[in-house]
Order: sequence, then C-alpha cells, then structure tokens
Amino acid sequence: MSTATTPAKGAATRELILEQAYQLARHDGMEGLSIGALASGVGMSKSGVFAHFGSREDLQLALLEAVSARFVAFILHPALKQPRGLPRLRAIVENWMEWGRIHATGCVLLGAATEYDGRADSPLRERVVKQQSDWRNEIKRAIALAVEAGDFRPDTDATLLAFEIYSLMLGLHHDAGLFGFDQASRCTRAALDRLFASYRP
Amino acid sequence: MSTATTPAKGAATRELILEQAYQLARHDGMEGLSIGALASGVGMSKSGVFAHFGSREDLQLALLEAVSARFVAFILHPALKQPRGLPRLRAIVENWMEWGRIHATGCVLLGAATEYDGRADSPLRERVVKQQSDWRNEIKRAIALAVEAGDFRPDTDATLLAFEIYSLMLGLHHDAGLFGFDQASRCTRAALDRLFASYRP
DNA sequence: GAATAAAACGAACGGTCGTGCTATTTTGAT
DNA sequence: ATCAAAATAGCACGACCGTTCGTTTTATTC
Repeated sequence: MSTATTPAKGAATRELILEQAYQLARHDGMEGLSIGALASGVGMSKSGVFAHFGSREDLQLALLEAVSARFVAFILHPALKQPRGLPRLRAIVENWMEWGRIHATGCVLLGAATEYDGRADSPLRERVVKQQSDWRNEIKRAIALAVEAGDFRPDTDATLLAFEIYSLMLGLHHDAGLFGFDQASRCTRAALDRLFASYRP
Repeated sequence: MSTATTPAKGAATRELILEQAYQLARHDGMEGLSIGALASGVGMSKSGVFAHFGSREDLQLALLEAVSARFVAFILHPALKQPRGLPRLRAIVENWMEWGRIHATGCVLLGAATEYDGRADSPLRERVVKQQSDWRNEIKRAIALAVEAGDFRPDTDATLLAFEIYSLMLGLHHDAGLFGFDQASRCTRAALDRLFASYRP
C-alpha cells in the first residue's frame, strides 16, 4: 500500500476503446457492436481489447455508462447555470435538441432503449431502464421547480408533462433520422412552444 | 398460358416463414434476424428457407412489407368505418394504442426505424423511409378531414399535429417497453386529450 | 539496471453467419 | 401412371463471432 499510486496508466486505452465503441454502436446498435471491429478500429488485437473488459457484456455495460454520463454532462449540467424554472427547463430542452442534431445519425441511448425494450431481464436491460428512469426524474424535477417558480400552473402534472416532453424528443430523433433534422426540429420547436404555453398560468 | 393455374402452392410456406421471421425480429430486430434461427424455428433447413427469398436482404424487405401491411390493416382499415373527422382520427389513435399494447415487447416497424435512421442509403432504409412517410400522410389526411368537418380549427397545421400525435405514440411504445404498458397508456391518453382539446375551435 | 506487474499480442477453439452448389423429395397437371 | 417443375434437403465454403491461453512487449518500482 503505502505509496500505492495508480498502477494503471492504461486506463487511457480504456477511454480510447470506449470512444471507438461509441462510434461503432451509433451505427450498428449495442447488439451490433463486435470486438473484432472494435479492435481494428483502435488498432489493437482482439484479445488486447477484450482483456480490458472481461466479456462483451461488460464492455456493453461500460459503454452504456459512459454514454449516459456524456448525455447528462451535455444536456443537464450546462442548464444548471440557468435560473430555476422555465429558463432552466428550456435550456435542458434546447441542449437536448442540439444533442439530437449531433446524433441525428444514430443515438446509442435511444438505440439501446429500443433494443432492450421488451427483452427478457438482463443486466443490459436493467441498466437501460434505470438510466431512463433517472433521466425522467431529472426532467420531472426541473418541471417541479418551474411550477414552484410560478411559470406553470400549480396543478401541473409533472409526470404527464415529462412524458409529453420526452415524447417530442423521441419524435425529433425519429424524424431527424428519417426525414432530416431541419424539418424535424421545426416541428419539435413549434410543438414545445404549444406545450409550454398550455401549462402557463 | 391457357390454363395456367397457380403453380406455386408453396407460397403458404412463405407466409409461414414470414410469420416466424416476424416473431424473431420482434426480439432481435431486423439486423438480428438470422436465417439459421429462422429455419430451425419453422422446422426447415437453412437452404430451404433461403431459397424462398434469394438473399437475406430480400427476406428483410419482404418482412418489412408484410409487417407494414399488417400494421395498416390493423389500425387504419377498421377506422375507416368511422365517420370522417375526429371520430375516425380517434379510432386510428385507439387502434394504434392497442397495437402498442400487443407489441409492447418489441415492434418490428419501430425497431427498423431506429436501426436504419442514420444509416447509409440501402434498400432497407429506403423502404422504411417510404413506409413512415406514407403512414404520416395517412394521419395528415385524417387530420385534414377533421378540419373540414369542423372538429379542429381551420388554421390547424396538419403536419405539426401529425408530428405531435406520432411523437406521443413513440412515447407510448418507449415507456410501455421499459416501464410497463399501463402507466404508459395513461400518460398517452391524457396527453392525447390535451392535444386534441388544444386544436378545438 | 534488475525485478515485477500490467498491457498487448497471436494463435487457436467451437460456433454461427450468409451463400453457393448439387441431389432428392414433393407437388400438380396431364 | 408419368413427367416436368417446384420445393426442400444436404453439404461445403470462407468469414466473423466471443473467448481462452501462453507468450511477449511495455511500463512502473526498487
């Protein structure tokens, strides 16, 4: 122990692998992710990549974790600088739409949610469900703060509004992937304005 | 020619194969569909199954076509018995929700839309885009009839409303797959009521 | 620089993948 | 019953899959 400094500097390689895995999973989904393609993507041997995670499933779990952290860091954290209430909620949604623009060509989290939606219980599915549940709660919290601030009517159903917002974001991703981002974002913005207006006191 | 009756009675086998492919694709997606698993599912040899379609891609295309036809037959056709306007639109949405209930454990069409969203152009993707586009137009038509009937305000943006409805259905599928159908359908119904009310004259 | 631990490699394993090819069976019309 | 055509089976192929194992290279510590 004593001077037990971090003996693992090859954790940087792990990051590199996860970054590449992220790119691959955007195209082929979580189940389409293969260690062989991943290895040649980072210029390593299959076994070299494999050793970092111990199994394909653990790799997938690590990827899921990494993407989720990235998602929250991109959307929620910057929005926390905005004052509580509608401004913060709008910032979240705005960042979310920007995330959708960047990931119009495939989003790992959305793909995972679709791949594991009705599947039998597995560590992967459990993780996805928890992440989605956590994220939904974050939105509900932002909504609750907007109600407190008087930006929304006191009888606002936060669960319902969170569902409505989330649905529009699904619509954005869906339409952006199939019909192009510009048209999709126009509809999304208009729908969000209508939605927020309908909850105004 | 002359008495050229249908020489192919093994088209029934094709149907059987497609039915099994449908079940498999619900779990593993369109890209997870494999001929080997399909063959053992219907109790045939791989090559026997293969011969019916000529390639995996053609099998996928045939499946996509079959599911799409089933989708429309389940949701749109029965609704056409309802009078034009809001009743018919409501019937469409109601059938759509029932479809979502049945397919809470994986919907092939939704899965395909996610799998091919940002992908490079391929026959599969083109087919998915066309199907989604056609379906969106059907919704817009039903909305336009509702406007004509005076159920919605004359300045109703059919494209926007179609997007809003579609988004809610995506939200239903999403939440039903992850959190259970009951809670998801409650939110969806409430959101639909709010949405329709907001367009009332 | 020697000793030690971490990291990466390379080959091999049993499987499954999609896809050809050639037989064999089954079917439907004569 | 016959015969052509359609349907299915059987087999083999090259490629890739996740995983294991023993070795070799690289990095860290004394």
